[in-house]
Amino acid sequence: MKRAGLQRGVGVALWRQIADGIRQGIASGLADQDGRLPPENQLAERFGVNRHTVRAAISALAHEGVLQSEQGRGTYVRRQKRLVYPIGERTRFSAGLGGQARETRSEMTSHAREPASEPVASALGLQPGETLIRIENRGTADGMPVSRSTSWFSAERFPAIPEAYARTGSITEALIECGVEDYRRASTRVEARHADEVDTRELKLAPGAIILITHALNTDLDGQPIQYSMTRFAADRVELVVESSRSAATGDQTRPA
Amino acid sequence: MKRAGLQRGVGVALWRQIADGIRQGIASGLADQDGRLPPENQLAERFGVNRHTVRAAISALAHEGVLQSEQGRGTYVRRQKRLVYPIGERTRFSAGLGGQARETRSEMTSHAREPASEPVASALGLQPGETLIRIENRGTADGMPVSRSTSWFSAERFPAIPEAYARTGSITEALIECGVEDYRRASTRVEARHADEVDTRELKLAPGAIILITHALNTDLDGQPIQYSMTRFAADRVELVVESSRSAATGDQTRPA
DNA sequence: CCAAGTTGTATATTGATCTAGACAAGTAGA
DNA sequence: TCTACTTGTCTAGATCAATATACAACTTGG
Repeated sequence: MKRAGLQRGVGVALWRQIADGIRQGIASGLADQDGRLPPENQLAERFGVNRHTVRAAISALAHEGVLQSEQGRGTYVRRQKRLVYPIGERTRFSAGLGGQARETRSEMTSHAREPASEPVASALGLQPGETLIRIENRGTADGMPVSRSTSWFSAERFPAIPEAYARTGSITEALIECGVEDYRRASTRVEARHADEVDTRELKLAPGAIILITHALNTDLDGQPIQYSMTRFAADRVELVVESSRSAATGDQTRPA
Repeated sequence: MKRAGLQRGVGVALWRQIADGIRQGIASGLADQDGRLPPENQLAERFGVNRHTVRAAISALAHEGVLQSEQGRGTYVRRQKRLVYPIGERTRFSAGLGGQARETRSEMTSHAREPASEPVASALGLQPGETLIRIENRGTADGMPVSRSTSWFSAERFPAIPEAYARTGSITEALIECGVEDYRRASTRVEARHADEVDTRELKLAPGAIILITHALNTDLDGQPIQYSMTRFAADRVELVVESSRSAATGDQTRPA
């Protein structure tokens, strides 16, 4: 068996394509039960390249923390499954990942006041130029960065939200302190892009990695928009699950080949 | 202004990063009102590279159909906006893209009977090994391929569905003929990956392009699963919008910078 | 027509990527 | 211990990617 879908001369080095291939392959049983990868020679044959090219890929993944090579023994997998991030009416960060990691955290990295740009204002039902509070946030699971989000709130309605968020470590808690008992996700738009330099740094991504981007609008129970946020997820560590509200579906956690 | 987020020595050629950068930049006003790109020298300076490197990027995008260069005049943009594909309880292909393109089509490329794999069976609430009908499909908008989907149906319940689909050109119509008056989307899982060789060919993608993948389960009005499908979207031509069921949100079509 | 600005082509040089082959160094099992 | 298998290192050459420089070909506006 040769050439598992590699493309030459397209601006992406073979070793990088192979690295991506191995990373994906791990999810679908490339490694054996002990987490041991096939030997380099075998991988080289499977991908139809020289062993050194495979070594470059493995080296990149090792540097990235996915693999670990041991001379004479083999190459072993370190991390495994992607986290499942549910999107629905009651989407919340920590609750969503609950149980899938030993420890999930959501921490504010910075906040600022700024005038509303046109699209954000329109989403929040405000006038462009009205003052907003912008909160930058990073979500981690077991110490590994998972997402990076930017949220906007009306500065008039929620002047104290950065302080409350910093203190409680939870948007939900902070909103309660600001008088919002509960809220719901009104809409979510999903797109995918290559990670830029900042993403790569902040999310500890492999260069050329993919990010999933959600643009979300949260409203209070009266349907009044209160939070607009854009979240960037590391696509190789997270997948999004959209839940329709009326019923939890039967088999939606499974993944077909 | 220099270096708009390029990374060297990471296995992705600069010209490809620049091509991706230009493609994105087009969406946010890189070209002027006539669709004319800044001259190559200016782009080279902005990206902090040699003019030839920019030319390689432009050449790739031209080959891809996004740009068109004219000697002495400049380089012009051909395609523009991404289609918006709504995901909600009543997700249907043609209806979803309605109005955004002159002509949308959904055509069956092949179909077959096969035993149910474990995950598909579990999603559909069947036993692994039961016979399924698999339908491969391609969605196009104005002749440009947009999505590629694989759907599975119970062969026992819907023996005539390939024939009905081929005749009507619509899953919804075909299901009506098979006795399903209406159906709803129970769950959707979204992930993102690099396009593989087949995607690149079938969707006419640029090498290294991104695809959005949805795994969806449709049920009839009794909640009985009837269709499981996996759809691959060209991420640079489509974005997904998740609609919560109770209300259509106010500003969810807008896109913040 | 002319000048300025643009894309197209050519050549040369340097570094990154990929291949090829050989052997060293470590591990595990017979 | 010995052998088979694995990862690690080294050298050499071929091809791709990026830079640098120069000039040709074409378009537009004066």
